[in-house]
Amino acid sequence: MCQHRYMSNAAPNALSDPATDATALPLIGAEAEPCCPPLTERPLTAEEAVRTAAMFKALGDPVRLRLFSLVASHEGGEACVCDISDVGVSQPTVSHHLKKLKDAGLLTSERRGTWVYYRVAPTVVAAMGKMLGQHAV
Amino acid sequence: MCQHRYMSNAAPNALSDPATDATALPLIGAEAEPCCPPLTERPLTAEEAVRTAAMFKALGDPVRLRLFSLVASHEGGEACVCDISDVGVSQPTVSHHLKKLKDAGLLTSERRGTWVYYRVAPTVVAAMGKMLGQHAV
DNA sequence: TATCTATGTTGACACATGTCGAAGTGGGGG
DNA sequence: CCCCCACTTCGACATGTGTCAACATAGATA
Repeated sequence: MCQHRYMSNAAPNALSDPATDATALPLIGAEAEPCCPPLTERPLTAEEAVRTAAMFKALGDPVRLRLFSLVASHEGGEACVCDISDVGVSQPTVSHHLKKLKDAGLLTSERRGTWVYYRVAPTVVAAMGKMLGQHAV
Repeated sequence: MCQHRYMSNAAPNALSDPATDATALPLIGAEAEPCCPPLTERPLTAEEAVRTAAMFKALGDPVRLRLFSLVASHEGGEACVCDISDVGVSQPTVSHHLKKLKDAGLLTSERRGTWVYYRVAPTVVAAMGKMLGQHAV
């Protein structure tokens, strides 16, 4: 599941061994607690709103949302850019959107050899879900 | 909690009696099932992404996110525009943003007398939460 | 009816954003 | 060493978006 016509062996996705999975989750790194209480608890402050809106904004574009969904639902929880081709935009545009998702803290990237792999940042996404009133774990 | 200097009695928020509350929840009306499975289940189609991105986009602005949080956390689950004043933008801008939230299906509005009351559309917001991986109810 | 208040709408403007082609970077293979 | 491939960055462009002042509308009160 990666239509590369280069380097036919050395299955790229097979590199995601358990050890890699465990250590590949530093998430956003700088910020362990992404943001803010549920939106129903109290009004957000201006600063909280700015930080949080950036995350929602990142998912507020159809192409980015598809990219995010594509990575999130991909086998092994990660996908390389080569797995993405039919999103309807050029490849530089895909790269541009992936960077935005990464900057928003929703995705992390890791280069392994020739390919770059993206995976979702679970805690950040979970925090967004909680803000929308999904109090249950 | 509504600094109107007109019509000193007839407490506006007191109008939210149980009967009104029960009937004030037709939600988005047209669309009972807002959208889409969890983002981790399968890649979104283009059409799904467009519909869903519009909802996330609505929350992707700091002012709108504050407005939404303000309505969601307000007493009685509803707030009139007069309850909102310190968001840092002019009143027409507030109205503009409330309309956007309404168009996205995240808020509903109802006019009762002089004032217009906004409340959140619970099913739509819950659906967004579920898409972010909060599978539990 | 006239007038006041609470909201929504319009028009205009500056700015942000999505998009692409072209050029740049980084790593593997021959 | 050079080429090829995967991916990113750059420059430019059209379009979208947030913002406001000014105007329009809807009820309520007198």
